[in-house]
Amino acid sequence: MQITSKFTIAVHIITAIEYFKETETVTSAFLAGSVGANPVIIRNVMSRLKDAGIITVSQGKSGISLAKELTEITFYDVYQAVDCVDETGLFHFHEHPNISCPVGRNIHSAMDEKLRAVQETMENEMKQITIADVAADVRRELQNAG
Amino acid sequence: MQITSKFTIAVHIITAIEYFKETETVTSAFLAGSVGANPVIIRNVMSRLKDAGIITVSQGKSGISLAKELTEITFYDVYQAVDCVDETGLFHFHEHPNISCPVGRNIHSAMDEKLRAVQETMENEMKQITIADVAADVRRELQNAG
DNA sequence: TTTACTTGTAATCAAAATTATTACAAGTAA
DNA sequence: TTACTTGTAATAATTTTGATTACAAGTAAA
Repeated sequence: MQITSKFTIAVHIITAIEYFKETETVTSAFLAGSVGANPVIIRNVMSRLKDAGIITVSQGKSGISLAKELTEITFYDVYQAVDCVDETGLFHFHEHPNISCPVGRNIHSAMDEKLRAVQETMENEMKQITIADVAADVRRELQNAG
Repeated sequence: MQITSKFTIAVHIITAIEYFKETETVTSAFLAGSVGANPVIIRNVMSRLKDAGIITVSQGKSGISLAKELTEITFYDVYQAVDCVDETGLFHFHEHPNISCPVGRNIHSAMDEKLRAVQETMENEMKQITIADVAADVRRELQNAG
């Protein structure tokens, strides 16, 4: 299956917080309108981003703001913040290989290191991309559209 | 979420077909016993591997055999064969961004290229790993275990 | 210090995806 | 022919995701 949309929602949120910081009071309800999802989903994602030190949130009429520069927030940071992949890894291993079979007994450990390498390669690539790159592209497209 | 266990099941199957080719008649029922999954699951995976030209299957009492050397079968070949990731990609994009919002209207295209790059990096890494590597590790572990 | 608005979170529900299972048609080697 | 296998449809069970309601609790501003 796919990596949860909480990841793209989180990137969307961060981009929007930056984009609207001067002109709007950014709240979970406002972001829910932009993302097209339920405010509670947004709040849950916000909560994770807050725990990760990416955004600053407080109750009341304050609004939400960034805790870091966009250039300092990588895809990997966001991906980790919203728990896209848990400790069991990117690949779902079949859970009942037969341990009385020589292949079944060893297939998991024979694959683990390799699957981890694949995941790590992907994660390293995610460290190369920042939300600033996304924000720049959003502005570029707005410019192109006139 | 995670990449479907059909991938690890497929790798398990291919490894087992090679491992038992001299000593057992390898059938979907036999493989189901080793994998610890329903024979129909195994047959569906087999069907995909057959379509991809990785294994040879025929009905009757024939058994299953490999159509390629293990060194010629990469993780990527298997991953493609069993359709781990469809044409919408590895990342699930939230489906209703608000097009009347400047961020919502452009976030998808601003991210698409970047997400594709991440996916491609992962897939390229999968092209570097073959089932022969897995089979070698399985045999090594069996040796170490005495 | 109220007030009005917001976040945090639990609980419940709906929808989607994954995996399991049953059933049986059809093919093939012996 | 026979005995066994694959191919596949149909259905169900399980798990995961995402949506929604409800409300307690926090905070800025009047």
